[in-house]
Amino acid sequence: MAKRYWLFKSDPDTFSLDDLERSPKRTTCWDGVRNYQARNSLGEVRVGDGVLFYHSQSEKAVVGAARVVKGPHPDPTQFDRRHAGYDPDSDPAHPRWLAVDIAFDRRFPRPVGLDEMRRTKALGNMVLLRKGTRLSVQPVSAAEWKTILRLAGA
DNA sequence: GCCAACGTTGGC
DNA sequence: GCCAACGTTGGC
Repeated sequence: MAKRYWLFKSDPDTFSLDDLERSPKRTTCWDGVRNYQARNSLGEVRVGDGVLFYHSQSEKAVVGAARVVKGPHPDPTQFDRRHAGYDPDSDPAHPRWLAVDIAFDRRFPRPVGLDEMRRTKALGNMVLLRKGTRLSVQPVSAAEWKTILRLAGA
């Protein structure tokens, strides 16, 4: 399978690219996804894939990149009663929710803001820019990936 | 802080 | 199975 690209959305007040860089081995388990469409995307993620790290809320910019270091596996938080994402209906024999592990790759020289992306013709079909999109995990085409890296000065 | 868009829940 | 009500997300 060819390398694929994704965009992961995160509220920086909750978990930022800095947090990822400071994590042990600069790696984190991307858990807590509780949307079926995003879950389905997670299921297609493979080791070595590229991840654009997008800060939502106050920042609204792609701030850097990560790479996938572990493919889809059951999200442990779905079985944790104390976790906000606890799902009592998920059967451990057939887990409903997935997670992947990602590692910090780099911070971009320039963050690429939402406005700038909207103004960029080549990004016209980006899932992120579609009206009403709230997906926290979404596919990015190879062309979109290239365009964003160029805009980022990376 | 507001609110539109969306997904989920639950009553029927 | 429908759909109103609700909670959440996230841009503005």
